[in-house]
Amino acid sequence: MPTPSPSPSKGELTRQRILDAALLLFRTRGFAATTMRDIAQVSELSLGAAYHYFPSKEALLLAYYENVEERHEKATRDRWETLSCPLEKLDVLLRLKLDLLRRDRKLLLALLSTLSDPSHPTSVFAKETTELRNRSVAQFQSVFAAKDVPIELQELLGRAAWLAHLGIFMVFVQDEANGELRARKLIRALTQATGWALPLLKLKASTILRRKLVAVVADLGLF
Amino acid sequence: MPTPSPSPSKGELTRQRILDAALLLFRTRGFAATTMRDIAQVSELSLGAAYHYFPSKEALLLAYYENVEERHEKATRDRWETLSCPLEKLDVLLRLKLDLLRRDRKLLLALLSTLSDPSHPTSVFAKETTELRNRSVAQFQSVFAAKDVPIELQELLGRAAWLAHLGIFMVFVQDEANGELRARKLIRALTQATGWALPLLKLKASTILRRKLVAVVADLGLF
DNA sequence: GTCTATACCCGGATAGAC
DNA sequence: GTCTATCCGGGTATAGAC
Repeated sequence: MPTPSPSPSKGELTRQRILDAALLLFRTRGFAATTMRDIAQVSELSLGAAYHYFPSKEALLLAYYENVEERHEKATRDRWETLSCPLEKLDVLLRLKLDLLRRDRKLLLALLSTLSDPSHPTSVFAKETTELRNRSVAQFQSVFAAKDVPIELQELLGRAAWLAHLGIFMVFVQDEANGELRARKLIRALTQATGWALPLLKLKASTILRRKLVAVVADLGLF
Repeated sequence: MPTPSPSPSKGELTRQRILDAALLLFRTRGFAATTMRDIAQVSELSLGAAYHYFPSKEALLLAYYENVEERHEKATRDRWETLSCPLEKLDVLLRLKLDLLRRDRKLLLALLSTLSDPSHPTSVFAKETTELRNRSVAQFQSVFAAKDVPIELQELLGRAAWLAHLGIFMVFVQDEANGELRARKLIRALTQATGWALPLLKLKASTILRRKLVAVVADLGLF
């Protein structure tokens, strides 16, 4: 019987200390400019000890990714309790994510660039991150979870919104000067576009169109 | 008066030899697994000499990028001579690009991951690559260059198609097993979707919609 | 201007002793 | 679990041959 959340072991504490140091340095200096030696020094450990806890520098990034996803899910769950309208839920989902990532542009830059090799174990598209990615997609799909929205439409719209959100955060990350403003505008635009498309796609008359869309997406192997 | 294309100087030849060696190694072993020492050795040069011609390993990637753009523009120009329909032109443009990149997945992987940091001098979004990027976008816009297509629509559709093409090649690169097939299907889908949207957007009645689209895109600062 | 050779720094990653 | 020592490769520097 492993110990649950309380009473973290000494190892757990050390691990956390390293992660904290790493994220602090990544956030302030950026990923590339931070060396594992720096991280070890701030954590008051030797280089080898740091590597004992994290097999690579990228593993620290991955831990950050996990951490963000966790906090985002929690924040969203809390705020969604009072909401039922998909548009509002989508809006809140995106705004909360932006709030979480607002200060971490330098970090995200590294995530985007170092994790994009699918043959690499810590890629955004690799097996190791599949679970994390799926959780994120599932969140977007649950935005559209309602009795009057057919299940295949939930899946379709959820994935579409997830893709759109990737694009939005791409813009946010790339544009240091105005990224946040542009991201906020894009979030509004996405919500509005969804508000425009959703009622049309929900119509009984759209059943055939929906099936066609699903078929095309499946054929293209998009997901 | 600089010498035109013929009679390459000795330096030019050496430069080319290094680039050839590098691309050969990148293609076979991948970017990360190829060392500058390997490249120098295959080029039958010292390490220092290789660095004399290319300031960094990434500079070699950039040279490849340039090379591809060059060849793609030439190939497209040739094939477009007999075409006038935007849909056919778009289709040809994309197929030719895929043909050019088909064998270079490993290389593109490196391009995508190492060049996505805008603060980095050789980023896809940095100043140094602006010219190359603009040339590519211009190509997509000229797909829609026709008397009956309003200029603002040409620019809008060109940029949209360019963005879509980025996505398509992202899929191509990420999926080693089926990327090429999926990319071909996506190219068809993009062409068809364009064929469906273009006539609608060309209508006189769509003038207001077009203006609105242009305004929204401009406000979002998307380009 | 073209090239060799070599020594060096730095940082990610590993091995092995304790 | 922790440390020290080491490897490896990108990148720099320099001195000198032709």
